[in-house]
Amino acid sequence: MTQLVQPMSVEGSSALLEGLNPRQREAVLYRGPALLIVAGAGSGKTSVLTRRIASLLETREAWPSQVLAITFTNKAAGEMRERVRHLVGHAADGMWISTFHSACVRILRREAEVFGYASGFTIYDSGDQRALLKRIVKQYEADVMGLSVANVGARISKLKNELIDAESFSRDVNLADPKEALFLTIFREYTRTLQAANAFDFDDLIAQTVYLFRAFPHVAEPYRRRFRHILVDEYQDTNHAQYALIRELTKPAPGVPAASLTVVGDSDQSIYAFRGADIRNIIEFEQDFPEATVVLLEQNYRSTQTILDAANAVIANNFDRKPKNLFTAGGAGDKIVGFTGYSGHDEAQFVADEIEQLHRNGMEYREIAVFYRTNAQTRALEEILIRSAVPYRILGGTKFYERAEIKDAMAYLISVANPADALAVRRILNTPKRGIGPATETQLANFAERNGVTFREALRHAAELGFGPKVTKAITALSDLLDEATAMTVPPAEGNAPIPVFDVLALLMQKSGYVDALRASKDPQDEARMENIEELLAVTKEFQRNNPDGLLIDFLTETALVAAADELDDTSGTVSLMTLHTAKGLEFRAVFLTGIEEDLLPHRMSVNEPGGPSEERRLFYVGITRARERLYLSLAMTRNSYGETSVSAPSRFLAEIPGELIDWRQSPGMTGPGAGGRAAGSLGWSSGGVGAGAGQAKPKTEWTNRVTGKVRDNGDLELAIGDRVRHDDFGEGRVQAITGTAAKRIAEVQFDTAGRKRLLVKVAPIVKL
DNA sequence: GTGAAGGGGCTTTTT
DNA sequence: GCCCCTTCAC
Repeated sequence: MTQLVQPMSVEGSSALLEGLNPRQREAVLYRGPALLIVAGAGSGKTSVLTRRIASLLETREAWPSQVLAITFTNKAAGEMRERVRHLVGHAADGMWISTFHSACVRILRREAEVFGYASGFTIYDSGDQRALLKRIVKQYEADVMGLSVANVGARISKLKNELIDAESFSRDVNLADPKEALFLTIFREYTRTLQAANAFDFDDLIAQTVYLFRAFPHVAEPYRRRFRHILVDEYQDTNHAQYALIRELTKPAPGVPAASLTVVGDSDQSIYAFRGADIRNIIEFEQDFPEATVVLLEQNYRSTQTILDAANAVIANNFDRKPKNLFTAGGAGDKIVGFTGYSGHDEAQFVADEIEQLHRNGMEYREIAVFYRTNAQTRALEEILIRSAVPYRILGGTKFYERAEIKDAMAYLISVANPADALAVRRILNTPKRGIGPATETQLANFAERNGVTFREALRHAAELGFGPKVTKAITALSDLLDEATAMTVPPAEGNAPIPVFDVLALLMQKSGYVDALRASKDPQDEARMENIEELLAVTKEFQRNNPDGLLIDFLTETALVAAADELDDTSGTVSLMTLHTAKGLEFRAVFLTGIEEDLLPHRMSVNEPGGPSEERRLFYVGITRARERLYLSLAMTRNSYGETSVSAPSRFLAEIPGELIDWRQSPGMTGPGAGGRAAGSLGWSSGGVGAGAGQAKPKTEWTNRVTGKVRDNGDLELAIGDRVRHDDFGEGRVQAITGTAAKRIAEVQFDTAGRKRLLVKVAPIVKL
């Protein structure tokens, strides 16, 4: 529904303010150098931000090109652009609405030459960073000093987020400590290698942009002139480098006053301190920007009062916060449903059953989400959801772009786009197998080092290095293929469309023999890998459709910066599974918070960190406040980790929710605050189900802890309506309906004791009687 | 140089 | 429980 925007009077009586409460109106209309909008969960901040932008355009206070809006994910950016477009039409197209990382890439691609990089630089993800560090750590045998790839990587990341590069670190480091000295060496080597590869890691994207602006004011100046209105969402999760970037952009340029800055945030939702987010950025905003005005949004438009009461009660236990209380004009809604499973599988079965129940009552699968603290928890959930034929989708986790075959294919593209990137070229050197082993690779690397050329260039000199004819031929063929692909990617002349990325990738995959190797393989997994390559080819097609003038480098940029939440597809018709971190900024009609146990939430690793438990509590708070109508809290008495079963205890956070808000279908039998936290044993667990039973009669649960994780295959078991079946866990029942075909055939079975279930015939542990 | 088999270590969360 | 790395035979 398109909304006609009328000219706004100074008091602001335009359509833009329709339906807004007084606080929200103030946030839209306030004009000044700095505005902090403290936006509680579900308080309509996106509405406020988009209307604020629209209002600036409408009153001619800003051109579209003068607006820079920063969001946390690309998906959020896309949504914001959509909503602004709804309000102001295509004026929205001229604005920069993007994530910190995307905005910085855009700047760096334009300005890279100024400080010694080429515009086609590669963006290294955490996997690339790890691969590179692995090589360096090995080279210096740093692991014997206790410097692991993981902790070196984390430390470098932390330093970069603090804008401390290798050289400034070297000024402060205590060189008498050999471990510190070695760390410095690695940090330097890592920096040098990235530079030589014409590559930036994630942290560099921000930090290098700051360095660029500081070192070259004439580069920063056009951006300072251009962006007159800067808006930053999720400000509580910005780190120091991002903060510095904002400061750089809001400096006055000659003859131009400082840009106006609007930040939106909620310190109760700060969950990224582990990644360098500095909560002080928001807490000290008023000191940083002395003329700042603060607007507080507390009215919630998302959740029922019951859900908000739970959220308020939990977060109130964080002592160092400004008091804030979410409230709604909507009703109390349903009680929160609690469930304690005997095992992770039992818990998962509860989730699956409740999802089916919701679905039967008319809720779409896509309106339901399941959250968890760690990615490892997905396994049990997946097993049960598959069996129960619940359509689901996991966001994040082992991401598409992290799969080996996809990284291989991308490495081919990167080798073309950025020939300086030795990491990419080395990755494809012997992928698929061409008989080029580590010895040959080292020789090529040495040649490159000796002659001061890139690894890519060294390939061209294979004939001079005295390799055998087979090896030489293999190297030359690869080199020629890369040249052929490179020739396809030269930017087209004005008015001509570029050669589609699809064609470049297809050529590389064909002529390199990559797809042939997968097709010829006997490994059944390679069939799936082949499908993934085809999927990637489809992605390139899609990219070209959306960006007819998009070049290879644009494709690589886009794929390098996809975030977990970006994968969310509102039309998918599936239940969404994700970590609590990924859930930030999203909302669902029904939310399942699983694994609410000590050592999981709060996570064991966080308990002894300063600020750890508070951050975990905020994470719980974020999870609770994602739910609009229905909230489920579940946990398990035992959980498998490392292949071993261990006893778990209810999370301390559970006791912080007033008991009357929760309807326990099966209670953990908490004895009060502090029931959790104890190590093991059966402490804190009651011996049986306490079912308060507001819902339907609780089926017997003796079977539940016997749910096994075995994958089976019933092949083409034929079932018809009326057949009796026996299920390993649910006992005997009668088939009520059959839907779907082949591998997706689903049987609806009314079990004698366990209720009605949907089962995926192929994998369900059933036999026909 | 390649592939199979066995041992060690690990998991917090992510742009 | 699984992944990754090392080791060993061909």
